[in-house]
Amino acid sequence: MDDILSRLNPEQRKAVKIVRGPILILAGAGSGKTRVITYRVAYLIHKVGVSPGNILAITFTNKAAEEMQTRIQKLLGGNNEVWIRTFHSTCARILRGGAERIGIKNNFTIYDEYDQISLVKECLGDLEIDTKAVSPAHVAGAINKIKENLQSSTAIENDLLRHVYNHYNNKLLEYNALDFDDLIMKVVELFKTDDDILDYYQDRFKYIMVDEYQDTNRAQYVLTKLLAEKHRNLCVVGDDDQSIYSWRGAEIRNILDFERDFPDTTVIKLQQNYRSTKRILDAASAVVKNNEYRKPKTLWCENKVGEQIQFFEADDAYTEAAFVARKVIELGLKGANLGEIAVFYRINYQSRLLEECFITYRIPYEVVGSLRFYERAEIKNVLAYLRLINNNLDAVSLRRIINIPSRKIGHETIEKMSSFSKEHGIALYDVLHDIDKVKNINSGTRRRIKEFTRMIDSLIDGREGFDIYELALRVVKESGYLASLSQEKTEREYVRRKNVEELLISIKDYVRERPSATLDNYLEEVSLRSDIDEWNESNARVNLMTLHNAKGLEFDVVFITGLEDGLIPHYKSQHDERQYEEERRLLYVGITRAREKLFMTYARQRDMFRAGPNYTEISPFLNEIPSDLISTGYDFE
DNA sequence: CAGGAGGGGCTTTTT
DNA sequence: GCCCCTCCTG
Repeated sequence: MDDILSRLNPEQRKAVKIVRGPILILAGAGSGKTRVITYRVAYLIHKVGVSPGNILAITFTNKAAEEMQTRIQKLLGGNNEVWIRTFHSTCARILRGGAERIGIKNNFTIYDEYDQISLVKECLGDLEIDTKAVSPAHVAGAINKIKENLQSSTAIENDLLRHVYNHYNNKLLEYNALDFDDLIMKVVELFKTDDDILDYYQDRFKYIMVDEYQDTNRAQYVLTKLLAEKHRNLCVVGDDDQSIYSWRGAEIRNILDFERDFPDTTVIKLQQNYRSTKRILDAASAVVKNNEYRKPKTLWCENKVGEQIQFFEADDAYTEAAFVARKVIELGLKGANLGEIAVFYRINYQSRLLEECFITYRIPYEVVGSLRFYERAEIKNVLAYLRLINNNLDAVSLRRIINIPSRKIGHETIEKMSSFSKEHGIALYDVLHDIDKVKNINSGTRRRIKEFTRMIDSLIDGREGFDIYELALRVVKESGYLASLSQEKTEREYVRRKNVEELLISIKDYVRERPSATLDNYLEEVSLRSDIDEWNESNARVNLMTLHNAKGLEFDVVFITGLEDGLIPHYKSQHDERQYEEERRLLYVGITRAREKLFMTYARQRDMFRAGPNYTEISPFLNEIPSDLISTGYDFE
């Protein structure tokens, strides 16, 4: 352990050794933050003698959690019971144990963004609100904001929104489902309702650490505060310059105000960068220093000066993509590992052109994000079956798959059953069992509904005898879904079948790794998994991702593309100063991912969704970088 | 009453 | 360029 401490600089060592009381670590990009957190956990266990079970570490993604778990294991050896999880996953776990206290059954389903929008649509329908006048996605966004801020429904000023909000929450309760923000909000509710439970978790988590603290929202902050209140051993780590999730309710205020909320806080600044060349760091600093809303600070380094940043101005987006591809090939010929190269962009849409180009040039690549695996329709269909089996109150999933594959049970029939369910206060799935009582359904449809119900019932009844993989296999076979995919002829449909098969394999792996896991556990894990969690960094492929997904990662070579006014900063952020500054931070995050080489590109013409060419202006942020750091000498052959 | 074909809308970032 | 919704057909 002493040996480990000697590998840290004085500030880092301080951050590891101060274990009692509130502590705020302001960790600049590349300042060894992860190392500090990992060592801190090791220090707590080995030197202070804290039991691993008394430590809670919150990370931003599951991927970061797994990485940290691995590192700690390497440091300490053997198994430990440190809780290292995301906020959402921590809360889901707490609720599985104690949700009944606040009226939620413990087999609740977690609704993602798309399930949520379906439910909002349903609510708008129930309340006879025209979805053309009020967009469901917009309403869903407003609902999320309310929950992220722990606002009470009575405080909602807009009458329509308040009605929808209440109706929506009633539906969630009825369906035994929670949306993402509920996970946090309900735990806060649980803690405020039940002192014993709060007490239990406060004593359990005597030492709490929160990473990426700048990206926590109000609800997460309140939750953290509640948990840490008793023992006050709270360590938060963040960087206000890397706050890029305010649109998701993150409050940079949480970091700026930490010292006010915890007056006896020890503040430690990690400002030495170990990652990037001096030029790259200078460029990053030159950009971010233009922000008004930030804690003043300067990163420094003893790293080599490095090359100039290479800037390329392309005629259009195709030329831009070709430039990136050719540079990648050039680097590859010089022996660079393609897995150490990353291409960033502002919006997922931009990946398409790059992909096309990479295919043409035969460059192996991997897109992180865009269409996430678990959000693909065919995957969601299979999961909807499993969700229905796990929680048959989940009418969103039931509606989704009752006619997949086609059973000739259409909208009209579903509407009739829904009305019946509403009138008699019976769950939709129970209406299926009592289908003879529902009027005006023809006998063929009735028969097919009974068949469907029988099939689901038999899967539910038999589930004890099977593991999750066997169950999933039965689902795709007995529902006829796999067969329906096998008959399809187009390339796209073939891909769907492949995806379902891939899902089955992944379930098999999951069962092998966690033989005691329940269906509940599996569905929860899948719901809370993001695409970055799946990403395998050891692949020898160029990595394509959004600037948001790049957070927390680092690469030898980085390309930042689309440096245009309207893209970075995004045009929707241009009229709000706070949002505008967040765009600048986004670029800052992108630049600071690079260790050795940084390329920045701009296309004078980019065809967006509108018809015809779209002539662009260069990003104003680029002018903030001193010109001596940049080389522009490109002739594009 | 189900499902295919064609028109209109919209596209930031995500746990 | 893609997805969703609607209208029309079988």
